[in-house]
Amino acid sequence: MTDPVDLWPDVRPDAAKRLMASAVDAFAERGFHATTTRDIATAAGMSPAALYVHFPSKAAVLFAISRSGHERALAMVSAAAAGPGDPAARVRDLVAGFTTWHATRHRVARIVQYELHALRPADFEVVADLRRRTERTVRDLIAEGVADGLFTVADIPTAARAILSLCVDVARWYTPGAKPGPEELGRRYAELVAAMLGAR
Amino acid sequence: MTDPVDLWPDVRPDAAKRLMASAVDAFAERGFHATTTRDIATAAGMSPAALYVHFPSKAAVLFAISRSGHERALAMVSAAAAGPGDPAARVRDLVAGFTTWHATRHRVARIVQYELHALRPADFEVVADLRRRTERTVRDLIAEGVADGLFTVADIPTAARAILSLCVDVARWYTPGAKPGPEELGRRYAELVAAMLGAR
DNA sequence: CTGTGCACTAAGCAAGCGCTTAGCAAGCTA
DNA sequence: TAGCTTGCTAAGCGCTTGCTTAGTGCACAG
Repeated sequence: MTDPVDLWPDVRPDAAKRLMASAVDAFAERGFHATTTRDIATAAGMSPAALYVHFPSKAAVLFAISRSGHERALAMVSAAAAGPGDPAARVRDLVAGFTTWHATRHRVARIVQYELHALRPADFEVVADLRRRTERTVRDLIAEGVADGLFTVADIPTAARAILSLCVDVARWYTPGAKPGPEELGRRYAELVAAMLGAR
Repeated sequence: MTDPVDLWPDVRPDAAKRLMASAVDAFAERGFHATTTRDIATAAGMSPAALYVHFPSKAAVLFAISRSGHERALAMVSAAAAGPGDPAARVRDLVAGFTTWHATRHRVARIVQYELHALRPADFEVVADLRRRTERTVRDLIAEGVADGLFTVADIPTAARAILSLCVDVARWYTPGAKPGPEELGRRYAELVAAMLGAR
């Protein structure tokens, strides 16, 4: 498993990265509002005030984590949707990849999916746009498969919702060491989704 | 839609019910930790101290809401699983009912599903038991269908997880007035799940 | 009419919160 | 070496938090 600090290669200096990493742990475990700036700073081995050297506020730390997480999720989904193979194969890749991401990165994913309400309105708008693009990508891919006669599903928006739900909800219940592991879980979910869409 | 106050017919006096109802609104919208006891009390038309006449703490209010929500959810799932018809028909009823419940009662459901971490350890154990029983009920029903040769799904625990994920996640994204409405959404999700399980 | 208990309020306490201020050591530039 | 910048800490400010205390109004039993 990748070290959380490696998630943000462009964040400088290193102390800012360590603060973000300990904020991910705390936000994912206890939630944004139950986490104090002292928790974050001391877990990163610094005094409480050190956080404000690198971030203007606690909310800014959340936004930095949430935005980068949303960007990576969208990039992954887009890549799978634009990949090789027919729409059925691409749906499998997308579901497997998105599911695996929510399992391996479940701490970041939990913040991405369940701490939206804690974002400031302006910050929320930024990630809401990324979310809309993610959902549209999935809907368009299913529509393509339906148009090609590969899927028999009737209600495309509802099917897209269901697929995203399946993947997203993994962040809620997944714990390290759960069986099946992230990759195998992704494969099995991809099969379930293929059946759900009535893939031939 | 049922008035939230009618959710707890046995809670007395009426002021305690109103406090629980305004707590549901606040917890669902902003989360437990971002809600103050003053928010709850004033939204119920009382002074801050009135909450402590009926509940020993803010955490006790959360527990009362979460427990009754879990009990109702389990009752509904159990009734569907023990209902008439073959396992395939019962899975459809279960998914339709559970989905509809998460849509119509999405505020309570949001607390039930996403505020577990805010419960005190002893309170968490109580609801964790109800959750385990819910999950086992779904798993047993699928296993019955597989044994009867009605489903072709290979991995039963993963399939049960996927089904619960689909229903539970509705509480995250559903907003009043969304299309399709709660009942129709339930029906469509039941169809998707039937296909997912490879129902004949 | 009096006494009792229930539901409630006004006021406020101790603790913890996000964040600020003032200052210091180390490293770089000229 | 002087002066500036960067990254950090010690101390603490103003405010909000969950919850408590003391007391009030009122329904109702005797």
